[in-house]
Amino acid sequence: MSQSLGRALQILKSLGEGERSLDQLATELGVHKTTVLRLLRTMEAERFVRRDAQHRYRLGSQLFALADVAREQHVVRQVAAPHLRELNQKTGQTVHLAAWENGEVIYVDKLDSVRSVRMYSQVGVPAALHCTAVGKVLLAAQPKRQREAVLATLDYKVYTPNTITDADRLRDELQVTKERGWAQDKAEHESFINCIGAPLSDSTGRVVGAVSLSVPDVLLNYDQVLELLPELLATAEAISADYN
Amino acid sequence: MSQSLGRALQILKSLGEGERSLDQLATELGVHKTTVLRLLRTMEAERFVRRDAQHRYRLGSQLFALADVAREQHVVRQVAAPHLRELNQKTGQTVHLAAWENGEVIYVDKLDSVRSVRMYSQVGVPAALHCTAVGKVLLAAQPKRQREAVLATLDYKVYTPNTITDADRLRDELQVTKERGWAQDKAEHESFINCIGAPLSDSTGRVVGAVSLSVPDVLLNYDQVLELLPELLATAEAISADYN
DNA sequence: AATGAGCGTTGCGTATTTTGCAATCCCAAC
DNA sequence: GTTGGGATTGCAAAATACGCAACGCTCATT
Repeated sequence: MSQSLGRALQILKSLGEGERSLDQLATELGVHKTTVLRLLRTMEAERFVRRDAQHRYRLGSQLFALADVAREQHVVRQVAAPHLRELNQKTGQTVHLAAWENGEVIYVDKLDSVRSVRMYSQVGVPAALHCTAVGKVLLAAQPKRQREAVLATLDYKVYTPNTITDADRLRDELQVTKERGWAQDKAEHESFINCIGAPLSDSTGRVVGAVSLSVPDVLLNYDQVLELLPELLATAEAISADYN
Repeated sequence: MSQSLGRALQILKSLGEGERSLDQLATELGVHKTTVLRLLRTMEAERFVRRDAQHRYRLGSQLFALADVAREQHVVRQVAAPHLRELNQKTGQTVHLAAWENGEVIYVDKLDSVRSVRMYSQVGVPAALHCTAVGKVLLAAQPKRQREAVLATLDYKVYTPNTITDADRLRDELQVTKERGWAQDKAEHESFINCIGAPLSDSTGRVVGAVSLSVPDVLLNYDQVLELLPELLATAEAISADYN
């Protein structure tokens, strides 16, 4: 594994949180300024970062170009997009699309509620596995080995009083999820927000992603959210069907 | 300048053009497979790239997250966005926002024509300096040293019969551009597309970006495009005013 | 089922590359 | 003009990345 590259990627992620000065970055990484400077220079040359007149660094425009492509390259996202929009319009609720990527569950697309209630999730960022509908769906779909490995290493961070906090309870929950074909999140990640999620499969039956609906309980209580289940499952079906 | 990082960035750019296999990448870079593999692995660990079941590599979701931020961090873009939308709606034509970045002119934002006539430009990608309205505007605004340096090293690639192909003619054109305060592109970059562009200045008068309108001549001939000039200049004014 | 081709992957020694230090430079403020 | 903070460069030491060659894996072909 490449050290300098690793550091460079850390720099990019740090710049993602806001602009930084040279030795701000050096301090964060715990390396010498010189090192950071040279990494920044190579990235600047390729427009991955840019530097303003006061020598503050920000992300560069090359990332725009790549990111747009990255989105399009996400096959799941491409296929799912129109169906998600439909689901979003029909229900008026926040819709998430997530995919299993490298041992994590990543939000790949998000359509906000028409009521524009703020939600913490963000496209490109990993979802918690033990307390989100998409996380449960995708974790439940993993082969046993992998699933158990994850169960053993999860940190079971407590987000709300409802958060599942140990491997045994989560294992049971995944079992249920798998059997009935959809997952719930009863205010386990964000208080006052309930979610339901369903898996997307390719033609071989392999699960390639998950869709979810998130509804703040000021709008609908949990039972009312369950009434949206048919819509959700229909959407998941439709996407899976399109996905050849 | 960091070699391994440089190669990694090349890989990312290459993946931007489509998915690649390991030694496809190795061949492109002219290095050993092993080298590429390790770079890919570090990038995969940070989700800058991902790998499907058939070991083909694509851009990863970390880029989504970063790029969204990068866009927001572009101050010019942030300030300009609403004004661009207005200009786009009023004129119905394609609007571009570009900024000077590291010796190049980069498209930072783009709003398509309502007629959705295809244009080649893409956000995050450099614009040609000698044959685009934004290129001329921003080049004309550079200090003389820099401007002459660029004039001397440009490749004056010929895109259409109207493309300016030598430094002397371009120098004259820049002079005109600077004096009248806006630039034209009479089918110099794409045949049948005329553009006009105007500079954006901060409070000190320093030019920080450029806006342009692009119109295919099946819609409007050049003189009709000139009738949009007041709108364009008003937009540029408004953005500059907002940009404190 | 056996063979082989085409990839991806790993261990390892070498040498290139990267790193941190210290000195220098630049610019801005006093 | 001087001072100070930050950026920058040259250099030598050392860690790191590199390519090689061997190994493994998967898939297709016989």
